[in-house]
Amino acid sequence: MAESRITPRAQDFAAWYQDVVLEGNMAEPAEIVKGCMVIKPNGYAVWELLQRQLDDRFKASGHENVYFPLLIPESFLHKEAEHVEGFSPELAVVTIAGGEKLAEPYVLRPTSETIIGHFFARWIQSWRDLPLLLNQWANVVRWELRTRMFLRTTEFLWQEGHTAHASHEESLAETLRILDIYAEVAEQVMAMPVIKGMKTQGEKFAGALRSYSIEAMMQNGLALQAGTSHDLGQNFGKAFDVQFQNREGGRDYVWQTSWGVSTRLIGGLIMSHSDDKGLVLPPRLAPVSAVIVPIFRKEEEKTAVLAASQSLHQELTRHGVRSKVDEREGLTPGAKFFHWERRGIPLVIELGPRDLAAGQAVLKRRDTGTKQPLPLAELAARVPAELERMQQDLFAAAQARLAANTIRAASLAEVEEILAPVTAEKGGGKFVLAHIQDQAACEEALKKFKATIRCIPMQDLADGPGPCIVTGAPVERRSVIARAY
RNA sequence: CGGGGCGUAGCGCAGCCUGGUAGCGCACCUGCCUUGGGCGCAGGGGGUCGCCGGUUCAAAUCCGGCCGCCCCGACCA
Repeated sequence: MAESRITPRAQDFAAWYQDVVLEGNMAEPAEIVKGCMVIKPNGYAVWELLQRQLDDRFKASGHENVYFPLLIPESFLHKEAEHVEGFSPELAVVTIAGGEKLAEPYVLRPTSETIIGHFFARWIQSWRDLPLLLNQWANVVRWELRTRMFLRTTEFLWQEGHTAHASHEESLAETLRILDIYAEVAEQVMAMPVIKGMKTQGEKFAGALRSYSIEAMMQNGLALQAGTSHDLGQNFGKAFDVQFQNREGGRDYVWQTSWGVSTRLIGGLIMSHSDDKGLVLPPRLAPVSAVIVPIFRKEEEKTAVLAASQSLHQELTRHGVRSKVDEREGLTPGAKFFHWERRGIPLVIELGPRDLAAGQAVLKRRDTGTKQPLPLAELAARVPAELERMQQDLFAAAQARLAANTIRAASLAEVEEILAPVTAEKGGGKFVLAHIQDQAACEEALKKFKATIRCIPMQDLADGPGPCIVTGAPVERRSVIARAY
Protein backbone atom coordinates (compact mmCIF):
# COMPACT_ATOMS: atom_id res chain seq x y z
CA MET A 1 0.00 0.00 0.00
CA ALA A 2 2.53 2.53 -1.12
CA GLU A 3 1.25 6.04 -0.70
CA SER A 4 3.38 8.58 -2.41
CA ARG A 5 3.36 12.33 -2.39
CA ILE A 6 0.76 14.41 -4.11
CA THR A 7 2.02 17.09 -6.48
CA PRO A 8 0.80 20.51 -5.25
CA ARG A 9 -1.81 22.14 -7.46
CA ALA A 10 0.24 25.28 -7.91
CA GLN A 11 3.17 23.29 -9.23
CA ASP A 12 1.39 21.18 -11.86
CA PHE A 13 -2.38 20.94 -11.87
CA ALA A 14 -2.52 17.99 -14.28
CA ALA A 15 -0.04 15.99 -12.21
CA TRP A 16 -1.97 16.90 -9.06
CA TYR A 17 -5.18 15.61 -10.60
CA GLN A 18 -3.62 12.33 -11.54
CA ASP A 19 -2.04 11.92 -8.11
CA VAL A 20 -5.37 12.54 -6.41
CA VAL A 21 -7.15 10.02 -8.62
CA LEU A 22 -4.50 7.38 -7.95
CA GLU A 23 -3.98 8.05 -4.25
CA GLY A 24 -7.69 8.33 -3.67
CA ASN A 25 -8.11 4.79 -4.94
CA MET A 26 -10.48 6.12 -7.56
CA ALA A 27 -9.00 4.72 -10.77
CA GLU A 28 -5.85 3.89 -12.61
CA PRO A 29 -4.89 3.72 -16.28
CA ALA A 30 -5.68 0.33 -17.81
CA GLU A 31 -2.13 0.44 -19.15
CA ILE A 32 -2.57 -2.42 -21.59
CA VAL A 33 -5.68 -0.95 -23.19
CA LYS A 34 -5.04 2.38 -24.80
CA GLY A 35 -6.94 5.29 -23.34
CA CYS A 36 -8.96 3.16 -20.94
CA MET A 37 -9.03 3.10 -17.17
CA VAL A 38 -9.86 0.73 -14.36
CA ILE A 39 -12.37 2.29 -12.00
CA LYS A 40 -11.32 1.17 -8.54
CA PRO A 41 -13.55 0.49 -5.52
CA ASN A 42 -13.60 4.03 -4.16
CA GLY A 43 -14.27 5.48 -7.59
CA TYR A 44 -16.95 2.98 -8.47
CA ALA A 45 -18.66 3.49 -5.13
CA VAL A 46 -18.87 7.21 -5.85
CA TRP A 47 -20.31 6.42 -9.28
CA GLU A 48 -22.94 4.14 -7.72
CA LEU A 49 -24.03 6.88 -5.33
CA LEU A 50 -24.23 9.34 -8.19
CA GLN A 51 -26.09 6.86 -10.34
CA ARG A 52 -28.67 6.38 -7.66
CA GLN A 53 -29.24 10.10 -7.21
CA LEU A 54 -29.75 10.51 -10.93
CA ASP A 55 -31.74 7.35 -11.45
CA ASP A 56 -34.19 8.20 -8.67
CA ARG A 57 -34.85 11.55 -10.30
CA PHE A 58 -35.27 10.03 -13.76
CA LYS A 59 -37.75 7.52 -12.42
CA ALA A 60 -39.60 10.20 -10.47
CA SER A 61 -40.04 12.16 -13.68
CA GLY A 62 -41.54 9.21 -15.49
CA HIS A 63 -38.57 7.64 -17.26
CA GLU A 64 -37.98 3.91 -17.56
CA ASN A 65 -34.68 2.11 -17.90
CA VAL A 66 -33.87 -0.02 -20.92
CA TYR A 67 -30.83 -1.54 -22.53
CA PHE A 68 -29.84 -1.50 -26.19
CA PRO A 69 -26.99 -3.38 -27.92
CA LEU A 70 -23.39 -2.29 -27.71
CA LEU A 71 -22.96 -3.09 -31.40
CA ILE A 72 -24.64 -0.90 -33.99
CA PRO A 73 -24.75 -1.63 -37.74
CA GLU A 74 -22.40 0.83 -39.36
CA SER A 75 -25.03 1.93 -41.88
CA PHE A 76 -27.18 3.27 -39.04
CA LEU A 77 -24.66 5.97 -38.30
CA HIS A 78 -24.91 7.20 -41.87
CA LYS A 79 -28.62 7.83 -41.79
CA GLU A 80 -28.30 11.22 -40.14
CA ALA A 81 -25.80 13.29 -42.10
CA GLU A 82 -24.57 15.60 -39.37
CA HIS A 83 -24.43 12.76 -36.85
CA VAL A 84 -22.12 10.58 -38.92
CA GLU A 85 -19.92 13.51 -39.74
CA GLY A 86 -19.56 14.30 -36.06
CA PHE A 87 -18.83 10.81 -34.87
CA SER A 88 -16.97 9.10 -37.72
CA PRO A 89 -13.49 10.15 -36.58
CA GLU A 90 -13.92 8.51 -33.21
CA LEU A 91 -15.59 5.23 -34.08
CA ALA A 92 -14.20 1.81 -33.25
CA VAL A 93 -15.48 -0.74 -35.75
CA VAL A 94 -15.85 -4.51 -35.56
CA THR A 95 -15.11 -6.01 -38.98
CA ILE A 96 -14.37 -9.61 -38.08
CA ALA A 97 -16.44 -11.82 -35.81
CA GLY A 98 -16.47 -15.57 -35.29
CA GLY A 99 -13.45 -15.77 -37.55
CA GLU A 100 -15.40 -14.40 -40.51
CA LYS A 101 -15.31 -11.00 -42.10
CA LEU A 102 -18.69 -9.40 -41.48
CA ALA A 103 -20.88 -8.47 -44.41
CA GLU A 104 -21.64 -5.23 -42.62
CA PRO A 105 -19.30 -4.00 -39.89
CA TYR A 106 -20.62 -3.06 -36.48
CA VAL A 107 -19.52 0.05 -34.69
CA LEU A 108 -19.11 0.07 -30.93
CA ARG A 109 -21.74 2.60 -29.87
CA PRO A 110 -20.38 6.09 -29.36
CA THR A 111 -23.97 6.97 -28.34
CA SER A 112 -27.23 5.25 -29.19
CA GLU A 113 -29.49 7.69 -31.03
CA THR A 114 -29.35 5.66 -34.21
CA ILE A 115 -30.15 2.20 -32.92
CA ILE A 116 -32.81 3.64 -30.65
CA GLY A 117 -34.27 5.54 -33.58
CA HIS A 118 -34.63 2.23 -35.38
CA PHE A 119 -36.63 0.74 -32.52
CA PHE A 120 -38.65 3.86 -31.90
CA ALA A 121 -39.89 3.49 -35.47
CA ARG A 122 -41.19 0.03 -34.63
CA TRP A 123 -42.69 0.96 -31.29
CA ILE A 124 -44.39 4.22 -32.04
CA GLN A 125 -47.62 4.20 -34.06
CA SER A 126 -49.90 6.70 -32.45
CA TRP A 127 -49.85 9.86 -30.37
CA ARG A 128 -51.05 7.55 -27.58
CA ASP A 129 -47.59 5.96 -27.59
CA LEU A 130 -46.09 9.33 -26.72
CA PRO A 131 -44.28 10.61 -24.88
CA LEU A 132 -41.87 7.68 -24.75
CA LEU A 133 -39.42 8.34 -21.95
CA LEU A 134 -36.44 5.97 -21.82
CA ASN A 135 -33.02 5.91 -20.27
CA GLN A 136 -30.16 3.48 -20.38
CA TRP A 137 -27.08 3.03 -18.21
CA ALA A 138 -24.33 1.88 -20.50
CA ASN A 139 -20.76 2.02 -21.61
CA VAL A 140 -19.80 3.78 -24.83
CA VAL A 141 -16.62 3.91 -26.87
CA ARG A 142 -15.14 6.95 -28.54
CA TRP A 143 -11.66 6.75 -29.99
CA GLU A 144 -10.25 9.86 -28.40
CA LEU A 145 -6.85 11.20 -29.34
CA ARG A 146 -6.05 12.39 -25.88
CA THR A 147 -7.34 10.83 -22.72
CA ARG A 148 -7.38 11.71 -19.02
CA MET A 149 -8.86 9.54 -16.33
CA PHE A 150 -12.57 10.23 -15.84
CA LEU A 151 -12.46 13.41 -17.94
CA ARG A 152 -12.01 11.68 -21.25
CA THR A 153 -11.38 7.99 -21.73
CA THR A 154 -11.84 5.78 -24.75
CA GLU A 155 -14.52 3.77 -23.02
CA PHE A 156 -16.68 5.42 -20.41
CA LEU A 157 -19.82 4.81 -18.39
CA TRP A 158 -22.82 7.04 -18.66
CA GLN A 159 -26.54 7.24 -18.86
CA GLU A 160 -28.23 8.26 -22.05
CA GLY A 161 -31.83 9.32 -22.02
CA HIS A 162 -33.85 9.05 -25.20
CA THR A 163 -37.34 10.38 -25.47
CA ALA A 164 -39.92 10.89 -28.19
CA HIS A 165 -42.72 13.46 -28.13
CA ALA A 166 -45.67 14.60 -30.19
CA SER A 167 -44.63 18.23 -30.46
CA HIS A 168 -41.59 20.44 -30.37
CA GLU A 169 -43.00 22.24 -27.39
CA GLU A 170 -42.94 18.96 -25.48
CA SER A 171 -39.48 17.88 -26.56
CA LEU A 172 -38.04 21.25 -25.67
CA ALA A 173 -39.71 21.11 -22.27
CA GLU A 174 -38.22 17.65 -21.71
CA THR A 175 -34.77 18.86 -22.73
CA LEU A 176 -34.93 21.68 -20.21
CA ARG A 177 -36.49 19.57 -17.48
CA ILE A 178 -33.50 17.21 -17.68
CA LEU A 179 -31.10 20.12 -17.70
CA ASP A 180 -32.66 21.18 -14.40
CA ILE A 181 -32.20 17.70 -12.97
CA TYR A 182 -28.55 17.72 -14.00
CA ALA A 183 -28.01 21.11 -12.41
CA GLU A 184 -29.75 20.01 -9.22
CA VAL A 185 -27.61 16.88 -8.89
CA ALA A 186 -24.43 18.82 -9.67
CA GLU A 187 -25.15 21.50 -7.12
CA GLN A 188 -26.96 19.70 -4.34
CA VAL A 189 -25.35 16.28 -4.53
CA MET A 190 -21.90 17.04 -5.92
CA ALA A 191 -21.68 20.51 -4.34
CA MET A 192 -20.48 21.70 -7.73
CA PRO A 193 -22.04 24.95 -8.93
CA VAL A 194 -22.91 25.01 -12.61
CA ILE A 195 -24.11 27.42 -15.23
CA LYS A 196 -27.05 26.19 -17.25
CA GLY A 197 -26.96 27.31 -20.82
CA MET A 198 -27.45 26.75 -24.49
CA LYS A 199 -24.54 25.54 -26.63
CA THR A 200 -23.68 27.51 -29.73
CA GLN A 201 -24.48 26.03 -33.12
CA GLY A 202 -20.80 25.20 -33.48
CA GLU A 203 -20.63 23.31 -30.18
CA LYS A 204 -23.92 21.45 -30.27
CA PHE A 205 -24.33 17.68 -30.50
CA ALA A 206 -23.94 16.27 -33.99
CA GLY A 207 -27.49 15.86 -35.23
CA ALA A 208 -29.27 18.04 -32.69
CA LEU A 209 -31.40 21.09 -33.27
CA ARG A 210 -30.09 22.61 -30.08
CA SER A 211 -27.88 21.42 -27.26
CA TYR A 212 -27.96 22.61 -23.68
CA SER A 213 -25.34 22.00 -21.04
CA ILE A 214 -24.29 22.57 -17.51
CA GLU A 215 -20.82 24.08 -17.26
CA ALA A 216 -18.70 23.91 -14.13
CA MET A 217 -15.47 25.65 -13.20
CA MET A 218 -12.58 23.55 -12.02
CA GLN A 219 -10.08 24.82 -9.47
CA ASN A 220 -7.68 25.86 -12.22
CA GLY A 221 -10.39 27.95 -13.81
CA LEU A 222 -10.98 25.64 -16.75
CA ALA A 223 -14.54 24.91 -17.77
CA LEU A 224 -15.92 21.41 -17.68
CA GLN A 225 -19.02 20.50 -19.64
CA ALA A 226 -20.64 18.36 -16.98
CA GLY A 227 -23.83 17.29 -18.68
CA THR A 228 -25.68 17.80 -21.93
CA SER A 229 -29.30 17.71 -22.97
CA HIS A 230 -30.22 17.80 -26.63
CA ASP A 231 -33.33 18.92 -28.41
CA LEU A 232 -33.06 16.66 -31.45
CA GLY A 233 -36.04 18.12 -33.23
CA GLN A 234 -37.26 15.79 -35.95
CA ASN A 235 -33.80 15.07 -37.33
CA PHE A 236 -33.58 11.49 -36.12
CA GLY A 237 -37.31 10.98 -36.55
CA LYS A 238 -36.91 11.69 -40.22
CA ALA A 239 -33.67 9.70 -40.55
CA PHE A 240 -35.25 6.60 -38.99
CA ASP A 241 -38.78 7.21 -40.16
CA VAL A 242 -40.27 7.47 -36.70
CA GLN A 243 -43.82 8.54 -37.53
CA PHE A 244 -47.01 8.57 -35.55
CA GLN A 245 -50.62 9.31 -36.22
CA ASN A 246 -51.62 12.50 -34.44
CA ARG A 247 -54.93 13.40 -32.81
CA GLU A 248 -56.15 14.94 -36.01
CA GLY A 249 -55.51 11.72 -37.92
CA GLY A 250 -52.52 13.05 -39.85
CA ARG A 251 -49.00 11.61 -39.84
CA ASP A 252 -46.10 13.35 -38.12
CA TYR A 253 -42.47 12.71 -37.33
CA VAL A 254 -41.74 12.50 -33.63
CA TRP A 255 -39.78 15.16 -31.78
CA GLN A 256 -36.93 13.61 -29.86
CA THR A 257 -34.49 14.43 -27.10
CA SER A 258 -31.35 12.80 -25.80
CA TRP A 259 -29.30 13.63 -22.74
CA GLY A 260 -26.41 12.28 -20.80
CA VAL A 261 -23.98 12.55 -17.97
CA SER A 262 -20.98 10.32 -17.59
CA THR A 263 -18.20 9.22 -15.30
CA ARG A 264 -16.67 12.53 -16.32
CA LEU A 265 -18.71 13.97 -13.47
CA ILE A 266 -16.32 12.23 -11.09
CA GLY A 267 -13.43 14.11 -12.65
CA GLY A 268 -15.36 17.32 -12.09
CA LEU A 269 -16.07 16.33 -8.53
CA ILE A 270 -12.39 15.74 -7.88
CA MET A 271 -11.28 19.00 -9.47
CA SER A 272 -13.94 20.96 -7.61
CA HIS A 273 -13.13 20.06 -4.02
CA SER A 274 -9.87 18.18 -3.58
CA ASP A 275 -6.76 19.80 -2.16
CA ASP A 276 -3.02 19.25 -1.95
CA LYS A 277 -3.55 16.57 0.68
CA GLY A 278 -5.65 14.52 -1.69
CA LEU A 279 -9.23 13.72 -2.47
CA VAL A 280 -12.09 15.60 -0.82
CA LEU A 281 -15.53 14.06 -1.22
CA PRO A 282 -18.77 15.87 -0.45
CA PRO A 283 -20.66 13.87 2.21
CA ARG A 284 -23.54 12.94 -0.08
CA LEU A 285 -21.18 11.14 -2.42
CA ALA A 286 -18.75 9.70 0.09
CA PRO A 287 -18.94 5.88 0.11
CA VAL A 288 -17.95 6.12 3.76
CA SER A 289 -18.68 9.41 5.42
CA ALA A 290 -17.12 8.82 8.83
CA VAL A 291 -14.20 6.62 9.82
CA ILE A 292 -13.51 5.88 13.45
CA VAL A 293 -9.82 5.57 14.28
CA PRO A 294 -9.30 3.82 17.60
CA ILE A 295 -6.24 4.85 19.58
CA PHE A 296 -4.79 2.68 22.34
CA ARG A 297 -1.57 1.62 23.96
CA LYS A 298 -2.15 -1.17 26.43
CA GLU A 299 -4.24 -4.26 26.01
CA GLU A 300 -6.99 -3.13 28.39
CA GLU A 301 -7.14 0.22 26.58
CA LYS A 302 -7.47 -1.62 23.29
CA THR A 303 -10.41 -3.64 24.55
CA ALA A 304 -12.22 -0.61 25.91
CA VAL A 305 -11.51 1.63 22.92
CA LEU A 306 -12.48 -0.99 20.33
CA ALA A 307 -15.71 -1.70 22.21
CA ALA A 308 -16.52 2.01 22.34
CA SER A 309 -15.62 2.34 18.66
CA GLN A 310 -17.96 -0.47 17.69
CA SER A 311 -20.84 0.90 19.66
CA LEU A 312 -20.26 4.36 18.18
CA HIS A 313 -20.22 2.76 14.74
CA GLN A 314 -23.55 1.08 15.44
CA GLU A 315 -24.94 4.31 16.78
CA LEU A 316 -23.84 6.14 13.63
CA THR A 317 -25.42 3.47 11.46
CA ARG A 318 -28.67 3.98 13.34
CA HIS A 319 -28.47 7.65 12.44
CA GLY A 320 -28.06 6.81 8.79
CA VAL A 321 -24.33 7.57 8.64
CA ARG A 322 -22.14 5.38 6.45
CA SER A 323 -19.36 4.72 8.93
CA LYS A 324 -16.62 2.20 9.58
CA VAL A 325 -14.05 1.43 12.24
CA ASP A 326 -10.43 1.25 11.12
CA GLU A 327 -9.36 -1.76 13.14
CA ARG A 328 -6.27 -2.55 11.09
CA GLU A 329 -3.39 -3.79 13.23
CA GLY A 330 0.16 -2.57 13.05
CA LEU A 331 -0.57 0.92 11.81
CA THR A 332 -0.21 3.96 13.99
CA PRO A 333 -3.18 6.30 14.26
CA GLY A 334 -1.19 8.90 12.35
CA ALA A 335 -0.78 6.56 9.40
CA LYS A 336 -4.53 5.92 9.43
CA PHE A 337 -5.32 9.63 9.50
CA PHE A 338 -3.22 10.19 6.39
CA HIS A 339 -4.75 7.16 4.74
CA TRP A 340 -8.33 8.35 5.09
CA GLU A 341 -7.42 11.92 4.41
CA ARG A 342 -6.15 11.13 0.93
CA ARG A 343 -9.21 9.01 0.28
CA GLY A 344 -11.44 11.99 0.88
CA ILE A 345 -13.43 10.68 3.85
CA PRO A 346 -15.47 13.66 5.14
CA LEU A 347 -15.15 12.94 8.85
CA VAL A 348 -12.53 11.11 10.88
CA ILE A 349 -13.43 10.37 14.47
CA GLU A 350 -10.52 9.93 16.85
CA LEU A 351 -11.32 7.79 19.86
CA GLY A 352 -8.66 7.02 22.48
CA PRO A 353 -8.22 6.44 26.22
CA ARG A 354 -8.15 10.15 26.97
CA ASP A 355 -11.42 10.59 25.11
CA LEU A 356 -13.02 7.65 26.84
CA ALA A 357 -12.02 9.09 30.21
CA ALA A 358 -13.60 12.40 29.21
CA GLY A 359 -16.63 10.70 27.69
CA GLN A 360 -15.96 12.23 24.29
CA ALA A 361 -14.50 11.68 20.83
CA VAL A 362 -12.74 14.08 18.49
CA LEU A 363 -14.39 14.87 15.18
CA LYS A 364 -12.17 16.05 12.34
CA ARG A 365 -13.46 17.56 9.13
CA ARG A 366 -11.67 16.71 5.90
CA ASP A 367 -12.27 20.04 4.17
CA THR A 368 -11.33 22.50 6.89
CA GLY A 369 -9.11 20.28 9.02
CA THR A 370 -10.82 21.53 12.15
CA LYS A 371 -11.04 19.26 15.17
CA GLN A 372 -13.94 19.32 17.55
CA PRO A 373 -14.39 17.25 20.72
CA LEU A 374 -17.95 16.05 21.20
CA PRO A 375 -19.60 14.10 24.03
CA LEU A 376 -19.91 10.44 23.05
CA ALA A 377 -23.52 10.42 24.17
CA GLU A 378 -24.59 12.91 21.51
CA LEU A 379 -21.89 12.52 18.87
CA ALA A 380 -23.71 10.14 16.55
CA ALA A 381 -26.81 12.27 16.61
CA ARG A 382 -24.82 15.34 15.64
CA VAL A 383 -22.82 13.81 12.81
CA PRO A 384 -25.58 14.09 10.18
CA ALA A 385 -25.82 17.82 10.78
CA GLU A 386 -22.04 18.15 10.64
CA LEU A 387 -21.98 16.29 7.33
CA GLU A 388 -24.73 18.52 6.02
CA ARG A 389 -22.78 21.61 7.06
CA MET A 390 -19.72 20.32 5.24
CA GLN A 391 -21.81 19.64 2.15
CA GLN A 392 -23.06 23.23 2.20
CA ASP A 393 -19.63 24.68 2.93
CA LEU A 394 -18.08 22.85 -0.01
CA PHE A 395 -20.77 24.19 -2.30
CA ALA A 396 -20.39 27.70 -0.94
CA ALA A 397 -16.62 27.59 -1.39
CA ALA A 398 -16.96 26.39 -4.97
CA GLN A 399 -19.59 29.02 -5.65
CA ALA A 400 -17.36 31.75 -4.26
CA ARG A 401 -14.50 30.57 -6.47
CA LEU A 402 -16.75 30.59 -9.51
CA ALA A 403 -17.94 34.11 -8.72
CA ALA A 404 -14.44 35.38 -8.02
CA ASN A 405 -13.13 34.04 -11.31
CA THR A 406 -15.95 35.19 -13.54
CA ILE A 407 -15.10 38.48 -15.20
CA ARG A 408 -16.89 40.70 -17.68
CA ALA A 409 -15.21 41.80 -20.85
CA ALA A 410 -16.33 44.48 -23.27
CA SER A 411 -14.00 43.73 -26.16
CA LEU A 412 -11.96 40.96 -27.74
CA ALA A 413 -8.84 42.65 -26.41
CA GLU A 414 -10.22 42.47 -22.91
CA VAL A 415 -11.06 38.79 -23.35
CA GLU A 416 -7.51 38.18 -24.44
CA GLU A 417 -6.17 40.22 -21.57
CA ILE A 418 -8.10 38.08 -19.11
CA LEU A 419 -7.35 34.71 -20.68
CA ALA A 420 -3.94 35.07 -22.29
CA PRO A 421 -1.45 35.98 -19.58
CA VAL A 422 -2.26 33.14 -17.26
CA THR A 423 -1.89 29.59 -18.36
CA ALA A 424 -4.76 27.45 -17.24
CA GLU A 425 -2.41 24.76 -15.96
CA LYS A 426 -1.13 27.18 -13.37
CA GLY A 427 -4.65 27.72 -12.07
CA GLY A 428 -5.36 31.08 -13.60
CA GLY A 429 -8.23 30.23 -15.91
CA LYS A 430 -11.30 32.42 -15.89
CA PHE A 431 -14.86 32.53 -17.09
CA VAL A 432 -15.34 35.61 -19.21
CA LEU A 433 -18.80 37.07 -19.64
CA ALA A 434 -19.07 38.89 -22.92
CA HIS A 435 -21.58 39.73 -25.59
CA ILE A 436 -20.82 37.62 -28.61
CA GLN A 437 -22.89 36.31 -31.48
CA ASP A 438 -23.56 32.63 -32.01
CA GLN A 439 -21.66 32.55 -35.28
CA ALA A 440 -18.74 30.58 -36.67
CA ALA A 441 -16.71 33.72 -37.25
CA CYS A 442 -17.12 34.82 -33.65
CA GLU A 443 -16.05 31.46 -32.25
CA GLU A 444 -13.13 31.51 -34.65
CA ALA A 445 -11.99 34.80 -33.15
CA LEU A 446 -11.66 33.11 -29.75
CA LYS A 447 -9.48 30.29 -31.03
CA LYS A 448 -6.25 32.17 -30.74
CA PHE A 449 -6.59 32.24 -26.99
CA LYS A 450 -7.74 28.64 -26.93
CA ALA A 451 -11.12 29.63 -25.61
CA THR A 452 -14.61 28.72 -26.72
CA ILE A 453 -18.11 29.92 -26.04
CA ARG A 454 -19.06 27.47 -23.31
CA CYS A 455 -22.69 28.42 -23.30
CA ILE A 456 -25.24 31.12 -23.60
CA PRO A 457 -26.68 31.14 -20.07
CA MET A 458 -30.37 30.40 -19.63
CA GLN A 459 -30.60 33.28 -17.22
CA ASP A 460 -28.85 36.57 -17.79
CA LEU A 461 -25.83 36.55 -15.49
CA ALA A 462 -25.02 40.20 -15.97
CA ASP A 463 -26.43 43.28 -17.54
CA GLY A 464 -28.69 42.58 -20.45
CA PRO A 465 -28.04 43.35 -24.13
CA GLY A 466 -24.89 44.75 -25.67
CA PRO A 467 -22.84 44.84 -28.87
CA CYS A 468 -21.00 41.70 -30.03
CA ILE A 469 -17.31 41.96 -29.23
CA VAL A 470 -16.49 40.62 -32.69
CA THR A 471 -19.12 42.01 -35.04
CA GLY A 472 -20.65 44.82 -33.03
CA ALA A 473 -24.15 43.52 -33.75
CA PRO A 474 -26.61 43.69 -30.84
CA VAL A 475 -26.67 40.58 -28.65
CA GLU A 476 -29.31 39.82 -26.05
CA ARG A 477 -27.05 38.70 -23.21
CA ARG A 478 -23.49 37.79 -22.35
CA SER A 479 -22.11 34.31 -23.07
CA VAL A 480 -19.61 32.39 -20.99
CA ILE A 481 -16.22 32.24 -22.69
CA ALA A 482 -13.51 30.01 -21.26
CA ARG A 483 -10.90 27.41 -21.88
CA ALA A 484 -12.30 23.98 -21.35
CA TYR A 485 -11.40 20.37 -20.76
C1' C B 1 -2.60 12.22 -35.09
C1' G B 2 2.09 15.80 -34.77
C1' G B 3 6.01 17.61 -31.05
C1' G B 4 8.44 16.53 -26.30
C1' G B 5 9.32 13.31 -22.01
C1' C B 6 9.12 8.59 -19.73
C1' G B 7 9.01 2.86 -19.27
C1' U B 8 14.53 -1.17 -14.40
C1' A B 9 10.90 -5.17 -7.64
C1' G B 10 4.17 -2.98 -5.45
C1' C B 11 5.78 2.67 -5.50
C1' G B 12 9.78 6.39 -6.32
C1' C B 13 14.40 6.19 -8.59
C1' A B 14 20.01 5.09 -9.78
C1' G B 15 22.66 2.18 -13.32
C1' C B 16 22.69 3.15 -19.86
C1' C B 17 26.92 7.90 -22.36
C1' U B 18 31.93 4.18 -21.96
C1' G B 19 28.34 -3.63 -23.08
C1' G B 20 30.98 -7.92 -18.65
C1' U B 21 26.78 -11.97 -12.59
C1' A B 22 20.79 -5.76 -11.37
C1' G B 23 21.17 -1.78 -7.11
C1' C B 24 19.06 2.11 -3.46
C1' G B 25 14.89 4.22 -0.54
C1' C B 26 9.91 3.28 0.73
C1' A B 27 6.36 -0.66 0.81
C1' C B 28 5.97 -6.16 1.84
C1' C B 29 7.09 -10.90 5.20
C1' U B 30 8.97 -12.80 10.34
C1' G B 31 10.21 -11.49 15.41
C1' C B 32 10.54 -8.03 19.32
C1' C B 33 8.94 -3.21 20.44
C1' U B 34 5.53 0.79 19.64
C1' U B 35 0.50 3.46 18.86
C1' G B 36 -3.22 11.17 20.27
C1' G B 37 -0.68 13.05 12.61
C1' G B 38 3.36 8.73 8.16
C1' C B 39 7.16 4.33 15.23
C1' G B 40 11.94 1.80 15.96
C1' C B 41 15.47 -2.34 15.74
C1' A B 42 17.02 -7.09 13.66
C1' G B 43 16.45 -10.66 9.98
C1' G B 44 14.13 -11.92 5.17
C1' G B 45 11.41 -12.46 0.31
C1' G B 46 10.58 -10.34 -4.27
C1' G B 47 13.13 -8.70 -11.22
C1' U B 48 11.24 -12.36 -18.47
C1' C B 49 15.18 -4.34 -16.92
C1' G B 50 7.65 -2.42 -21.53
C1' C B 51 7.46 -6.00 -26.07
C1' C B 52 9.73 -8.03 -30.64
C1' G B 53 13.91 -8.31 -33.54
C1' G B 54 19.19 -7.07 -34.74
C1' U B 55 24.65 -6.32 -33.59
C1' U B 56 28.09 -8.94 -30.20
C1' C B 57 31.79 -14.17 -27.15
C1' A B 58 28.46 -11.20 -24.00
C1' A B 59 22.84 -6.33 -24.16
C1' A B 60 19.06 -3.00 -18.83
C1' U B 61 23.21 -0.61 -21.59
C1' C B 62 24.30 -0.12 -28.75
C1' C B 63 20.75 -0.27 -33.36
C1' G B 64 15.65 -0.91 -35.61
C1' G B 65 10.49 -1.60 -35.05
C1' C B 66 6.22 -1.82 -31.97
C1' C B 67 3.22 -0.94 -27.41
C1' G B 68 1.77 1.96 -23.25
C1' C B 69 1.71 6.28 -19.99
C1' C B 70 2.45 11.70 -19.05
C1' C B 71 2.82 16.90 -20.97
C1' C B 72 1.90 20.45 -25.15
C1' G B 73 -1.04 21.11 -29.77
C1' A B 74 -5.01 19.94 -33.40
C1' C B 75 -10.25 16.79 -32.53
C1' C B 76 -13.90 15.62 -28.56
C1' A B 77 -18.54 13.98 -23.03
